[in-house]
Amino acid sequence: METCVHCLNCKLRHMCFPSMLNQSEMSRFNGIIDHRRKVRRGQRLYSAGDTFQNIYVPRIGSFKTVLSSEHGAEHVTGFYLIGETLGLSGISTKRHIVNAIALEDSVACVIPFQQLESLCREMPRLQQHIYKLLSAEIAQKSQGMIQLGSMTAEQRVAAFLLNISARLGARSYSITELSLHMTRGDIGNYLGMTLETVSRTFSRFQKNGLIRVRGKNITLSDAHALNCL
Amino acid sequence: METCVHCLNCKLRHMCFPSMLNQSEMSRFNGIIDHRRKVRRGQRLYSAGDTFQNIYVPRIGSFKTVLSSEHGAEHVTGFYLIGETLGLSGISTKRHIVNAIALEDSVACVIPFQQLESLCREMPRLQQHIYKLLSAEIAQKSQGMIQLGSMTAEQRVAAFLLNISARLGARSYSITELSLHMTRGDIGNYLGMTLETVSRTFSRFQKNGLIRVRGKNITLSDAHALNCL
DNA sequence: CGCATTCTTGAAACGCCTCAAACTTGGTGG
DNA sequence: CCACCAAGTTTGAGGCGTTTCAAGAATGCG
Repeated sequence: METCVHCLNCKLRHMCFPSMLNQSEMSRFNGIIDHRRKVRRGQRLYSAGDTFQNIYVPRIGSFKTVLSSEHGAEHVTGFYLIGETLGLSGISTKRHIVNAIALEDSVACVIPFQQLESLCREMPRLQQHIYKLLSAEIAQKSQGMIQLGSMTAEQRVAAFLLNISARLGARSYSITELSLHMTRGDIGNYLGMTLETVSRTFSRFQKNGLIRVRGKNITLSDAHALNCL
Repeated sequence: METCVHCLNCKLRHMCFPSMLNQSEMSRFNGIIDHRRKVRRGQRLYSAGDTFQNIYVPRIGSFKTVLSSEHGAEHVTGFYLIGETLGLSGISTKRHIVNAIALEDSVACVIPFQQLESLCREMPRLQQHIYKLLSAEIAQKSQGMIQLGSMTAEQRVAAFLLNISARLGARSYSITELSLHMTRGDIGNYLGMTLETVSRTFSRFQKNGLIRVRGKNITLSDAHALNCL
């Protein structure tokens, strides 16, 4: 745990909660945040069953969320990149329902939800941001269901790459150079296919000049073609 | 459109927003609701692209939400039974992103979201209810992704039946007698399989004594076995 | 550097989809 | 009231995409 968090000086403030707040609001928001959490690759930011107290924003690194079914199977329900918000799915049950696992050595800002909630009562724009986050997550999951339900493996992989690209772009990172820190197994699990199918699809895309694969680093060479599969 | 909505006298109030409010709060909540909407089978409650102004609670009947992809394909993203809440996915974009279509002749209460939002500022329990609804929808979609991603067609159909059963049970309806007003095509689309596979799976379940099929009416004879597939 | 993990690629097997035809249901009008 | 028609459902046969199983190659962390 680190202390002394200053949103004002944070390089990521324009892609985080403070982005919709004015200076005095940001200062009040900053007041409820007192630390960050360092999480090593493979370690958990929070676990299924934990009391829901905080939501988190990765400042360095990235995470996956994993839901364990009753039958012992595990399913990757999402990936969370720098500046995105994790933990919201625990609100309704007051407990987290997934494990959040770091895909690389990571650091996340810790936002106490109860204090955030009372702050929202006085700052409508903050409230609206929370709604947006929740609603966007519903839209994202719906999108995921479409991918899984009505697309071929090839289309799903293409949609996945474009989705990551767009999310990186929205946070001013390169939209062509992706570092996929999750394994092929994670991607396959998330997309509802085997890791072999993911690997084979990457290879086929590369052969056709749509992408370039160098281990976990993938270059999108022809995003348009990916979108038209 | 009907007028004169009185939550106090509504038979469904214990499974709706007012359930977590005291009498005076309920009365204020009631104040922002001034009508219901009647929607005939196959007609839309709202359409993708519509400005997001209201959320809805079916009082009679049920709905499906359909997302149209760019490529012209349509995908069923959810079913909404009596007392459940529709329309939340439009919050983030200020526009609805799906078409909400009545599965039978239906009536829904219309809740103006902006007024609901300001009411929330003064009634924390109402606020928490909204959070719960949003968060529960995320959980529901995540569950849906698991179904689509890592289950066989048989398991998906079983999970679907048990899910509907549980949701009816949560609203004090029979958990064994289901009226599925959606078509086999809708179910298949939602579950990521063809309507033929849905039909074949129902037939197989019936042959094995797990359910009884009489057109759209399905009886769960062995819920435990369905859960163990 | 070495070992565990991850990734790639191949061949065979299986589950679901596609196409097709017959049957059932429910709403409409003669 | 029944015939009719459209919409929805059931069932079968064959084909295809994805999975499974397996073995070797490439990463990358300690």
